[in-house]
Amino acid sequence: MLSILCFYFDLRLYLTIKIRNYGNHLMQKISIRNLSEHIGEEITLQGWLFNKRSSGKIKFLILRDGTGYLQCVYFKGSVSEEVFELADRIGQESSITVRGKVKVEPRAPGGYELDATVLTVISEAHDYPITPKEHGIEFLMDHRHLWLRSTKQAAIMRIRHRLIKAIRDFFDNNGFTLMDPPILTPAACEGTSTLFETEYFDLGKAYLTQSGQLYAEAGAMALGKVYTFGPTFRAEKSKTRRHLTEFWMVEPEVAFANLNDDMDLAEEFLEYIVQTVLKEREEELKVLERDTTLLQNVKRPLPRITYKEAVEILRKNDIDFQYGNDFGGTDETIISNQFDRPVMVHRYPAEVKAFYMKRDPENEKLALAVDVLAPEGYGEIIGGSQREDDYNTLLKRIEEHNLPREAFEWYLDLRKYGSVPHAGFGLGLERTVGWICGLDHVRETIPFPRMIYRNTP
RNA sequence: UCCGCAGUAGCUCAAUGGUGGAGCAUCCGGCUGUUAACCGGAGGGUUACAGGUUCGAGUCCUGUCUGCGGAGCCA
Repeated sequence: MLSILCFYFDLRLYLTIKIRNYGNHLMQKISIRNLSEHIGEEITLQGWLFNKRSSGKIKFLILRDGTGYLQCVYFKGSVSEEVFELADRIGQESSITVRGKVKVEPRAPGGYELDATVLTVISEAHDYPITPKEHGIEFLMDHRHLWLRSTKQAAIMRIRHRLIKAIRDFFDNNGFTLMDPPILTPAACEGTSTLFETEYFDLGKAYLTQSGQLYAEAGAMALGKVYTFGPTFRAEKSKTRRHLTEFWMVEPEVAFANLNDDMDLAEEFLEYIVQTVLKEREEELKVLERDTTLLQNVKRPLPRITYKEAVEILRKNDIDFQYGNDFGGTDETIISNQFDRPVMVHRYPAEVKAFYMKRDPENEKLALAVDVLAPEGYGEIIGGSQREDDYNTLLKRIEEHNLPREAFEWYLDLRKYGSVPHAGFGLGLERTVGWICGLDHVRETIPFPRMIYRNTP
């Protein structure tokens, strides 16, 4: 009996150790990123052949493992004939396993080098289309699935990921609850943009969401502070460096908040996410050759000007701007160029803004709205407002905009049962990534961009 | 949707209306420290498509398609 019991515990202990080792395997695996901890050691790495150079009896294979790049050196005399021949034969992006001794080598890119003895091929590649030379944007976009392997694209993806994490951390650490809105919706949220349409069984048409905001408002009434973070869709035929048909948006919504609270939140949020990415993705920003001087300035307080003051700035810069219009891309650039950090423009004419925005009690023609314009011509990255919280006023707005009342009954209910002042904003993820990375087009900020003339790969 | 620009080798680009080339990639050869390595050689073309002008069109004209840049719309 005792021996059976002992065996049982032995088995449990054995299994625990096995499972723990197995679980830690991936985490403890040596990668190029943490190579400095393994100088002088004989190690094995797996990855892809990024590039190779040779000089007769010496070959330099640049290995890429997703975390970095490492030059692996093969001398003819010190490796087998087969290995040397293989090193000569395999093409760019072949998947390989290398083994050798890590050493510090100032002549090698990155400062480390592998004195390699072993080379095995997992899968041989030939005629990889993206060579280490220049390519046009059409070719690169056609090969987006491969382009992501290149240094700069990989750096952008790492920055995007860190930005997403910073956004989530900020809200998670400040009492917000993530609440996912539906992507299929029965009607337009704002009643303005053109939406992607699809048949929805016997219920008629459904649309891909252009914003999670209205649902976030319901969330704020339930949970106080919420945020949504997901893909949104616009069928507008916008063909500019700032537009995608599918993009990601984060939208916080706060109960018992007015426009000033909203602006306070936006600037604290922006400071946190930008400074975090600057600190955590310094290397990647260097790869992109991003001058971060202006990004360092993204700290509270951000300048706040009214729409009226913004119009005056335009007029002082010899722009013939009609009061009452919305700003165009070049207008935004001129306004933001007056400041050394993002600028908040608030109190727009209500006509150019969405139906749900609350009017300024001091001037009914103005909406309690705010746009945050990023420097360096990156334009509007945040759009927000205090929401209309009065039932009758909101109903009037819905009618004025010829929106189908039935579709908004639930939204009106939020004003019927314990309405409170509330506000929120939306931040476009891709525009923010483009701004932080200093890119000239948002198509490089998302793994597989969707644009009016492209939905592949 | 509108305005502008472009389409030539796998890629990036040349070519006065008169025999379509180069660099990279690929293949062959050389080189024991390369840095988008270099050096020598080879193969590689329905000049986007359709029509027109001309003795002759990659080049000029018309139309179509595709892409790029911008505007509008928007984040």
